Amino acid sequence: MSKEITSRKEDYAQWYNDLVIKGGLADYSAVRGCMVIKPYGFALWEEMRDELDRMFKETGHENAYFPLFIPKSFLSREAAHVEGFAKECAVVTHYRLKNDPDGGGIIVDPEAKLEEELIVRPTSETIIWNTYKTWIQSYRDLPLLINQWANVVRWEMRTRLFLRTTEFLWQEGHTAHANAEEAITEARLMLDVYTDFVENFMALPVIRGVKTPSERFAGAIDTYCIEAMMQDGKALQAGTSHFLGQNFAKAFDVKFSDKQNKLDYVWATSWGVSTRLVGALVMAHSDDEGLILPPKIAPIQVVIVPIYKGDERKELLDARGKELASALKKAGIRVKFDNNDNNRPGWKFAEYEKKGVPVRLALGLRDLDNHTVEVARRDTKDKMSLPAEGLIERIVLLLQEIQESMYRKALLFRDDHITKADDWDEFVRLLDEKGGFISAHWDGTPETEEAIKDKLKATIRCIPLNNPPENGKCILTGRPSKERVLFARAY
RNA sequence: CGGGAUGUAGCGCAGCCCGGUAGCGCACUACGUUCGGGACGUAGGGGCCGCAGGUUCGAAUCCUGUCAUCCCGACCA
Repeated sequence: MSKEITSRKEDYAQWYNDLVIKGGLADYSAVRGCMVIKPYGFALWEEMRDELDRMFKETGHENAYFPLFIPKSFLSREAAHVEGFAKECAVVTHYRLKNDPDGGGIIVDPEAKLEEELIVRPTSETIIWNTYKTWIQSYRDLPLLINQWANVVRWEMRTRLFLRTTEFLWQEGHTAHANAEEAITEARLMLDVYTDFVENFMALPVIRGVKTPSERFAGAIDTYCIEAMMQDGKALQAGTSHFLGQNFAKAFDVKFSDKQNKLDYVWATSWGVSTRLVGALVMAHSDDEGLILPPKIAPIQVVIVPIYKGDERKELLDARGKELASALKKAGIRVKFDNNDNNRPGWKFAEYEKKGVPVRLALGLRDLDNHTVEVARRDTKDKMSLPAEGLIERIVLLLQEIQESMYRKALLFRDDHITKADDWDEFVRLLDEKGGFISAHWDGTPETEEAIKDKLKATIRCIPLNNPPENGKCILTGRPSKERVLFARAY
């Protein structure tokens, strides 16, 4: 049992905070709602970012960078968009400070008021489409496939480390196409990319679906999403991809000439994932001893802990440890040899478990004599002694096995937390006692969706893609329904 | 923005009721012994007691304000 981490059973929210703070991922900062991402947490984000970036480029996208500030007037061009974001925007009104003539330190200079206020971007559709207007003339300029890695600000009332912070890091893809079909294909393609990444790298199974109109992105025609299930039975939206139709093209007057030289508005998508994924990763896999990171994105995949007996053969032990580390590194493994003399082995064991390092190797005098290494895996806590011969190959395989095993475990949990409900009492009972996704019929109206949300705090997470048609009655109103949708309480 | 809690050493806390030299554990520094599951000894360093007023001979402690953070709700990725 960890001395420092609150157990999930005792207090799930506190457990999550403890993991993030004590696992060394992030700290609270002096700024309300904003966190400091610490080196270990940032390394994890970098692993995720680099893999996603590779995937984006492989699917033909290029990176660019657009301004942090957006003129206020831009935001209001698209009606639904401004409606969705207006309540959570940080606004820059002045550009200068000065000494307080009354001696109270520094104040905003009232004379330095901006002609037009600037919004700190909550997302960049408006500034980007304003720019695209000048980039796009002809069908030959399409498709335009751009991504940007950036920070954004949404003034949320309540924040939680990684899951919802005032400022967060993300990527936002913004593409322009000659017709609707191509744009929809793009939106779906990026949903595939997200699915691939989250399932195969984060070892986290997701449900792919489409949002109901009330859960749609502000300004979108359709919002596709991937939804993941956390250990406490709450759902978490892990990524979204939007088909924006011609909404932004019309708002910013972005037209192109087609082959027949006819002018038309271009078709758009946008898609994003954020540092929120780090929160999902933490909540989905970890246990009461600390983080459990999937090997493919763990900043440290293997840690080697030497166990000394005084100075006896210490140099040999060090040499053997370094040799092992460099052999693992050569095999493409991110490895750390921790021969720091300040902490004892037991302390290190606990520390690296807290940090979720997938594999720990312990190397002591006994191992030198027997030509063995003690191998411990973080996810199952299994320990075994392996011969030094062929160890590298075994570790490579073990990392794969851990990756797959973590996915299987999360998948079992997820599948066990999709439950059908066909009457209201059952629906309520499931939500309160079991949690997870509840698959139920819905009459398709926003009113019913809203009523269920008010009563139970459960929302429709998505209508799964490839959802089988099935005639039934709405869980609340009893009106006819043609398919089931997934309800859940969500982060 | 409502409700609750908390601000005292880097972290976790005691002291506050009942005003009188600011403490404990961990961490840190030095040296030594240790090292197969969170080591131990000895000697050290570190504080505008969140901030601003007030009461008092004297305030971490009492009073008034204020700021910040966390948790729970409404809003949201």
